[in-house]
Amino acid sequence: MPQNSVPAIVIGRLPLYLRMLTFLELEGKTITASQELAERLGFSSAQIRKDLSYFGEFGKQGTGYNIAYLQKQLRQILKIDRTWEMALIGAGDLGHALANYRGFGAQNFRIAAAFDNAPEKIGARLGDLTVQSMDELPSVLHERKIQIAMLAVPADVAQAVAGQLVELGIRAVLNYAPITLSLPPKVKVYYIDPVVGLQSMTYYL
Amino acid sequence: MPQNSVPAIVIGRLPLYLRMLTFLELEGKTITASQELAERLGFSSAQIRKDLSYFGEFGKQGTGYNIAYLQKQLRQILKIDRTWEMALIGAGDLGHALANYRGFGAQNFRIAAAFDNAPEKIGARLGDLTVQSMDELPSVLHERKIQIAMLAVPADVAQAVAGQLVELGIRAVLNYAPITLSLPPKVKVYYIDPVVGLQSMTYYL
DNA sequence: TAGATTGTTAATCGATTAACAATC
DNA sequence: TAGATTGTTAATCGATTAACAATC
Repeated sequence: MPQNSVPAIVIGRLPLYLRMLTFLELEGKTITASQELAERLGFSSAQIRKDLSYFGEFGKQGTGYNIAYLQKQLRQILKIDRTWEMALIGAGDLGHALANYRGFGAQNFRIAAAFDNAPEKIGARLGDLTVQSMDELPSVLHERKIQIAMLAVPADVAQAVAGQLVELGIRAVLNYAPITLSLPPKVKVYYIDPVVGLQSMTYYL
Repeated sequence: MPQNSVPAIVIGRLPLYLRMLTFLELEGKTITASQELAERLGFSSAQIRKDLSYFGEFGKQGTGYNIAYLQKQLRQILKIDRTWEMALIGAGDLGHALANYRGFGAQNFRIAAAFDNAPEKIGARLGDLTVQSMDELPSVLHERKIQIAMLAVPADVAQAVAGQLVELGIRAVLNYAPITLSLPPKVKVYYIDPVVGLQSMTYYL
């Protein structure tokens, strides 16, 4: 099935399926069914089967899915059967927290370099890295063929920095700045903004 | 219009509208139009008008929306025209980053208390707070009438802690643990998981 | 075989958008 | 008034789900 025909909302659920499979495996299970996945994730079993059917046939009638096999397939589909190097932009509090977060490495996402434009931060240690000047951004991104950036800069410079990143070949941005970025549609952006989450939950309180 | 009829996806966009209004105001504008908001946010103007129409008529034909007025209305709708107190559970690296993050206070969300179950962390400073024992959770939540929790504990205890929070009256959870929580439907959960974001973006690379 | 579960179709449901009368 | 933009309707589009033949 051609990639472009898969709705983005389906792609967004695949990591959740994968995470649940890992969890079930940890519980000692080796097979599961769409019904079990659905209950644990709060989806419908039909949705899970339909989502998977965009990519192939991974189950066995009467039995369900082999957990290890389905995990492997999902990792291939999502292209996370390899290590991805990322650039971290912004070495403030948030940048420090991100550099120290173990969850990225655990899933084969590596922070390969960190950048800031404040002279007093350049050269400082950040986790295992040394903060580099933004002047070095072009050469480092190019040399290491980095396609993913984590944007942890203040809101008022985020749009400018993001534009620069895209010009330098970045194709995916994990954006922690609390603004909506204007970028070419070919560039993927995933927004992390806890305040937006809080503001939509309070509506229901 | 009765609250329950408003789709959750609409509620989720209101904070983005609000954020853009603040941004436009900073640019010196006092009025805007659905068309302008739409372009800046990457939505359609019809969607913005329709979303707002769930709650009333806030614009003027031929002119558009008064930015200050629409902001005020949106804050009321989202119930963020007041200060909300939150409990922070987990005083690890992530908990520290959250305690130091200025973005919550800037939008009138206050971390009122922080908890951890590790004896060596209890009593330690965390931003302006002192880490308290989980034993104190029931009394503090009750006394301060806290309805929102930020969950920053390891994945393997997140479900148990979340269940406990709900029993103690928590109605909204900002979940930083990389698992899907099983909670009663009346409880709102907003998931923050950068790895899930990265894993869906790599599909397109 | 009998029971269970997949993969898929068609129906349903819900969200988005085009279009325009109303009106500032 | 002429021009612009809202609020709303109806049409369109897309996602979810119920149902079941296929089959392990």
